Amino acid sequence: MALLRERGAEGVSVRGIAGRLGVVPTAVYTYFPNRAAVLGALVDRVLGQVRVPPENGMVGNWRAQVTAMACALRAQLLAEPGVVALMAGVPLRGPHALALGEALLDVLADGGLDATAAARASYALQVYVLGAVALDVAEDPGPGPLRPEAERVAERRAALTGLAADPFPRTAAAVDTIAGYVTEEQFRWGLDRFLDGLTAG
Amino acid sequence: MALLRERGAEGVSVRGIAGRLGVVPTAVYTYFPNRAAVLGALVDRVLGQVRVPPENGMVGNWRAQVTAMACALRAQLLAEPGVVALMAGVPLRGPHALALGEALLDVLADGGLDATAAARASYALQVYVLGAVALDVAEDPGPGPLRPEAERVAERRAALTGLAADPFPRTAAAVDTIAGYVTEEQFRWGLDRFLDGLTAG
DNA sequence: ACCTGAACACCGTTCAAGT
DNA sequence: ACCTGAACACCGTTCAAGT
Repeated sequence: MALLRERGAEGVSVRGIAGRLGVVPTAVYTYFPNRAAVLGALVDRVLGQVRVPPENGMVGNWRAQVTAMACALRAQLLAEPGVVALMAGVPLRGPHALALGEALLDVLADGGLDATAAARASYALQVYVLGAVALDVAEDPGPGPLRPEAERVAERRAALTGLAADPFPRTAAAVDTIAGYVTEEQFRWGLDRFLDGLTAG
Repeated sequence: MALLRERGAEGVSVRGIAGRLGVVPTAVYTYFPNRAAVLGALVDRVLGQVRVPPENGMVGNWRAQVTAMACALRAQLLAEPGVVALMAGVPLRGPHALALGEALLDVLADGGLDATAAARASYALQVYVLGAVALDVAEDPGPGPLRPEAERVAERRAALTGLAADPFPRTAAAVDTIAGYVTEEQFRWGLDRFLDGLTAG
């Protein structure tokens, strides 16, 4: 975890881990069959640290609960930006990943969805969170923690306003909104539209 | 591109590229400042090959057009699975990425959305596609093309049925649906729910 | 079970030097 | 502008050997 935070996804090397432990690189292979297994364990460990804050007035309000879970997962992944790149390389079937999926199915069942609809909705929600953090992290690569939201928005705005309006007029016209893609507000907006569609159907 | 297809994201090395070109590794640095720039160019190149099939009866039907664009982008990324891991490491601001965003804003504007709503909807759609392919690719890592959908579903079902029903009863009860997460059908289902919510609001 | 040491086949990137 | 060659500081993984 220290290597992941300090040096990013690529910094998590077998040799680096061994070095921190004061051990020879090959000693790591007593505990993991290969580097991919180490990365998989790391991903599930981060997922195990997702904590949904118990907000008031959320009892019985399944929609608020789903939103809180999605935001908590997003927050945790943005807090450990290195894992996001790792998630495209390992199947998400660790115990903590499964526990999060189960918790989501629980809340969706409370919302009155049958088992199939709940599972499909759970899929869409996971996809949405993962995609959102992937886009966020892609904008601010490199090791170290993600910079504050405001900085990332400002950097995006600067990069996008450099665009000539000619080839991409609609993009140029909506620069302010597009710069805010990395924002929790836009994350919630898309989530709300999906939940609207879920309850309307 | 050949290296990406044959050996996956990690296989795209400066030395590997130089080798294919019959040139010394450092010669690559005449054209790209570093490996990250090579990867960024590769990502945008793949995005440039997205082709939305012109289906009948889609003229004036913006919802069908949005769906076709999302499916075309998904299909292209699944056809080059190596790029997906790359997308978490480079900002998506290449010319082809911008052109895709502009095309999406066009269709959404046709749907009657104002500039802000169109941009927000475009964000949610990009996030959804990227998240879906990331989940798909994570299930079938390693180099080479993605195996057929049916095989990936079967493998997921096998991995999930190994679960004891005790710790995760809802997951166990919905195994068939969850095994189908990597399916175009489920991709379309979530997309439809979002579009429902978009038009309802 | 857990660790070492040597070895193999790799990396990205720099720098100075050539044409 | 484009390429070379040498060098530096790294990788993952194997194997045989120890305790």
